[in-house]
Order: sequence, then structure tokens, then C-alpha cells
Amino acid sequence: MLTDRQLLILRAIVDDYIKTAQPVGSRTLSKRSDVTFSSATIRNEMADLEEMGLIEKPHTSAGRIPSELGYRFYVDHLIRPESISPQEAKALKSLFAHSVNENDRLIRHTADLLSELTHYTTLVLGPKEEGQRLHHLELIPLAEGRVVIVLVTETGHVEHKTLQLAEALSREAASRLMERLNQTLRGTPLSQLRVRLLEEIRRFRSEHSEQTTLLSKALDIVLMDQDNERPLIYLGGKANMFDQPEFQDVAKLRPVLELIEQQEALFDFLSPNLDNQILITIGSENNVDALKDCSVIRAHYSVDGISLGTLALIGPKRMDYNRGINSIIHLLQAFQTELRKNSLD
Amino acid sequence: MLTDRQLLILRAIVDDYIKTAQPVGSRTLSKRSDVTFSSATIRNEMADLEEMGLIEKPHTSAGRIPSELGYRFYVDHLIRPESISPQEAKALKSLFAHSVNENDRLIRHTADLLSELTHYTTLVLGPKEEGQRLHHLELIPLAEGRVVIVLVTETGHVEHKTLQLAEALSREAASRLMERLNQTLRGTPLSQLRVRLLEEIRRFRSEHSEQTTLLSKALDIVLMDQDNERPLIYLGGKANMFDQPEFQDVAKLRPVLELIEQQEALFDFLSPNLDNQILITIGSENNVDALKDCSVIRAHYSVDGISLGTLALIGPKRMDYNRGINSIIHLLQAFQTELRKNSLD
DNA sequence: AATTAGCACTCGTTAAAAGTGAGTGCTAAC
DNA sequence: GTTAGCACTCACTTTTAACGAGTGCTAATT
Repeated sequence: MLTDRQLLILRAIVDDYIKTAQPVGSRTLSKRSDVTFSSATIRNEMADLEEMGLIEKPHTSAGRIPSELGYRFYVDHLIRPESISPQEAKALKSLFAHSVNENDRLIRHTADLLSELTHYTTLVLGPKEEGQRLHHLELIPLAEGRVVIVLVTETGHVEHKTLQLAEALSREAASRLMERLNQTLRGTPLSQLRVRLLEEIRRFRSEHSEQTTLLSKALDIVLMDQDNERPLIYLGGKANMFDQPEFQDVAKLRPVLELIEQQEALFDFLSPNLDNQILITIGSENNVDALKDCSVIRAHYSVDGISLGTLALIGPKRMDYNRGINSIIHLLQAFQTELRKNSLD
Repeated sequence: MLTDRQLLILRAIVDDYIKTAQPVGSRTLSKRSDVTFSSATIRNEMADLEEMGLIEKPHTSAGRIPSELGYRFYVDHLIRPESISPQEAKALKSLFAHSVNENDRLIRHTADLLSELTHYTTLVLGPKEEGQRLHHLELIPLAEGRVVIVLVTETGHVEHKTLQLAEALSREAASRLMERLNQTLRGTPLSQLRVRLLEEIRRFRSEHSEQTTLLSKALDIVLMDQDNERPLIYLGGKANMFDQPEFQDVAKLRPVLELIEQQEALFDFLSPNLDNQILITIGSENNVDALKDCSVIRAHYSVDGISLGTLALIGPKRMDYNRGINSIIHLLQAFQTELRKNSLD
């Protein structure tokens, strides 16, 4: 185990490096007010810390920087969960001063807020469809066989699709079908919606001998498509990446920005995080080559116990974990409260 | 006026520089098969071209590069509208092989296609609301005073908003009101929709003595909001910027990428282009500091004579104008055809 | 009169050399 | 166990030199 002095030194190194992005030398450390021992002692301790793999030197004659293991240790044991300042707490409350009654916009707004709060890049993974349940379905027949289908989930998420039928669907037929569908399908998880919807239409057809084959086919195609569609990812503060000294080199910056633009890759990366409420992954822990120099702080958001999506913060390994974690926790609270308001039991 | 030989040299310099990104020297040019005169002659001609402001040298002992004026001259007079290759034409046709019946997705798809085709970054400015006309309006009352309003324009654009009323709107009331609104408001330009909609609700209320004050208020707020909302900008191939040698430096890259992320700034920049069908702006011609090292090729798209939005291509000043112009022209055609299919007379 | 060969000159680029200084590891004294 | 002292390392900066692509000018050539 580490001695108190070693803990002090390790924390000092990480804190300093997070602040300055410069390797920290023994002399610099010895000047700190909380350090009562000499630089030589520090050098000895540093040698030990290095042996343990917690810090490393970029080259022989530089100071030390935290290794990934060092960051991990720092995050796990050395972070003081420094509570948010009163003014920040106030600011946070007023952020959602006027409610946003559409989830999409709320999510986008949240992504922007979080990045503004932390000065890091933010990802917000929109609600997963599968888990959500149908609240209401509406068919709107337009001219020329065009039909708009509107789908409202219990979380208050609204979404529309356009179908193109070979022949027009009458307003009456649509209305009758719709009433039936809403009666029988409310509460159906979206993951089962396609199958149950088609089933229900088939049954409706046989009972009322109405011509809904075309509708059924078109719906099938559109919903199939929807199945493949993944929840949206909203990004905030992409430009913040430019401010990080570690990303001044285009070669470093490029893979990160490229990854961020790829919805699929990001989705795969962000989604698995079902156990913990807050998950921090550092450098190679991300298991994504493009993020080997980045750290990610993730938090799950849920409403009424149903996990909906993920809030994430992405920055250099040398990111301000303290601030990041605090910001994400507090924003998460406020965000979930807002989401709750928008849901339709 | 320029002599034929000067034209040849100027074109050669621009072509070469576009291809290699390296200043072009007299010796290099003299080796071209279409150059029959010596490097000394070229040097003399170059001196003249430089005096005219068409080319310049980065420093004394480098070759020449085109000046902005040079690019302008090249674009205006030296581009041969090299018709598209048969295979490319074929590829273009198959791009929209299966129709996308939602304009939003169609636009996004188009942005991606164009960037893939040209290897430049693409911007597609979505349809302006003002000019469009209402095709259909639907009110969907949900639980707890939540009402979804769906708005379909004649261009086939579908869009929904959520209202929150203090008390529930009955399905019957909604249905009656809706029927009335659709009868009277179809064809209304969206720019007038808010005013006329409120008017119509007020009249309906007095005629049927129904309680629609709350609805009217909520609608007002939401539509007001919509007025301020600007059409979306879809981006394609952002990562292509990384490939340009002129943007290897973060300092150069940053302002461009930052601008691209700012919807408002981009909108202001892209929208005014009512006269020409294709507009090319080079470097400082963009009147935007962030784009002083970029060129932009813009094309307007319209359906049934109604101008809807803009397709744009953004790259370094040294961009392949030929390819860019050709790609944008051809894609524009195909894109408009698809849009036409989705419109509802 | 137009073209071209020749040549001195410029200047960015690259490479090597030398100097600087922050930081280290080790040793010996405290 | 702690610390002062010192030789050593090595990235970084500056200096110097060599290189070479390209130019502008002049004089010879067509």
C-alpha cells in the first residue's frame, strides 16, 4: 500500500499535470505549501511510484506524468467529490428555467449545457427505442397515397415516418384502423411493435374485410427500417477539443473528431454501461484505438427506473475528472427531472 | 488581354497547383508536352502574369501559385466543363435507385453523396419554411393536455411540435377544429401561418363557442418559436477537411471547422444567392474571415420554380473547381427530381 | 523582335553542431 | 530516514553550413 506521503505526491502530480499539461518535476513539487520535505525525498518517492507503474517520464530529463494506472488510481481513490459551488448550483437550476417540452430539443440542449459547463466535448445518446412503450399511434392519410404515421412513446418521444402506398387510404378507413390499433397496442414495447402491428392489421382486415394489404406492406418496410435505425447521438462543444494542448497536432486530433462523427461507432462504444451509474474509462480502457489518448466519463439517465440513454463527456486523459464528474452528476439530476415532466405515464 | 501562351501558362499553373499543392516552377512547366517554349520564356511570361496579379510567389526562390484573382480568372474563363464520365453518370443515376420518401433523409443522403463524390465537405441548407405552403395540419391530443401538432407542407416536408395545455383537449374538439383548419388554411404560406391560424381559431371559437383559448395560446408560443427556427443545415464529409494539406495546421483548420458547426453563422453565409444558379466564391470573396483560405461552390435547388435551399461544397482555394462544379450540377439534377417526387402538389 | 542559354543570386529547407537548462539518480553527509 | 551536492541525460533552442529549386537579368541566338 501507499504511504500518506506517496499519496500526497501522486495526487499533487496528477493535479498539477491536469492543470498545466507539463511534466511535473521534484523541484516544482517541493515548493508547494503542503510539501514539507525536500526535492530529493520527492525524487526518491517518485522513483518508487514509477516502479509501481503509477507515474512515468516522457524522457530521462523531464518531470513525471501520470500513467494510465496513475489516473485510474487517482479517479478511484484520490478524488475529493468537491461539492458544487453555490453559484454553480444556482446556475444549474436556472438552466432548465423554462421547460423544453420536446425530448429531442431537451437532449440537444442538455448536450450543449454540459459542454459549456465543463469545456469538454459532450455526447448524449438518445433514448433507446427497444425499451420504450407505445403510447399512441396516428395515421394521417395525405394526397396520392402518402400516409404519415406518427408514433408517440410513453416517454413523450414523438416521431413520424412517411409511407408511400400505391393507392390512397381513405380517412375513414385510417380512422377506424387507428382506433383499433391504439386500443390494442398501447403499452407495447417498440421492440415488438412491428410484429404485433402487422398481426393486428391482419386481424382487422379479416374482421372487417377491409383492403389494408398495401398499408401493411408499406408499414412493414418502414418499421423494418426503423428497427435498424439507432438512437440519435447529440454532440456538444466539439470545438472544445481544439483547446486541449494534446490535440494541437492534427494527427492526434483527427481520429478523435472522425470517430465522433460516426454515429454507429460511437453508439457501439457508448451503449454498454448497464451496471454503474457513472463509468470512467481512461485511455486504452476505452478499447477504441481512436480514443487511446482520451478519457470518457459516462452516466446513464433513466426515468421511472427505465434506463433510456447515456450522457458522456470526452476529453484528454489529462481531463479534470473532478469537475467532469461533478458536472455530469448534477446535470444528470436536472435532466432526468425534465424528462420526467415530459413523459406520459 | 492575355495572349494564348499566357492563358496556357496560367491554366497550367493552376491545374498543377490544384493537383500537387506545390508552387509551380518554370522548369516543371517547360517539361509539359503542351509547352514548346523554354523555361526562360516561361519565366518572362510569369513575370507578366504576376504583374497582372494573377499569380504570386510565396517567396523569392519558390515557384508560382495562383492568386485569388488567378483562381477567379481560371474559374471564369479557363474551366472546360469537362462532361462527366459515362461510368460516373451511371453511378449518379443509381445513387437514388431506391427513392427516399422523406425529405429530411433525402437531404442528408444527398449531402453524404456529394461529399463522397467530391471528397470535399458538403453543406446542404434545408428548405426555407417561409416560401412553403401548408398542405395538411393534424392535431393529436394525448394524455394530460399534451397535444402533438403535425404539419405537412406541399413539398412533402413533415414536422411535428408538442404543445402542453393546462387542460386536456378532447379528441372530438380537436377533430372538428382540425377539419375546419384544413379546409380554410390549405395552401397558406408558412410565413403567414401563425397569424392566420390564430385568426381562424378565434373565429371557430366564436362560431361554436368552444373553449380553445388555451390551445390558441400554446399554439402561438410554439409557432412563434418556429418562426425563429432556421432551416437545418446538413453536413457531409467533414473529415475530408483533414486530407487537405493546407489544413494540416490546427490553426488553419480550427476556424473552418468551428464555423461549420455554427448553424446560424453558416445560414447567414449560405442563404443569399438568389440570382445565379451556381455561385463560386474564392477566399476573401466569402466575406467571412474563417473562410479566407477556402472556396465555396454553391447551387440553389428548387422544385416547381420555388427556390428551396442550397447545396454547397467547401474546400481549400486550391480546390478542384472542375470536378466540384460538375459534381454539384449533376447531383443537383438528381436531387431535384427526387424532391419533386416527394411533393404533394 | 522574340526566344533562349547562361549565370549570379535569393531564400526556404535540411542537417549537423553547440549551448542551455530542467530534471534525474546516486552518493555521502546529516 | 532525510537531504545537500553533483555528475549526467536529453529535449529544446540557436547557430552555422550546405543544398537546391527557382528566379531575374544579360547576352547570345534565331
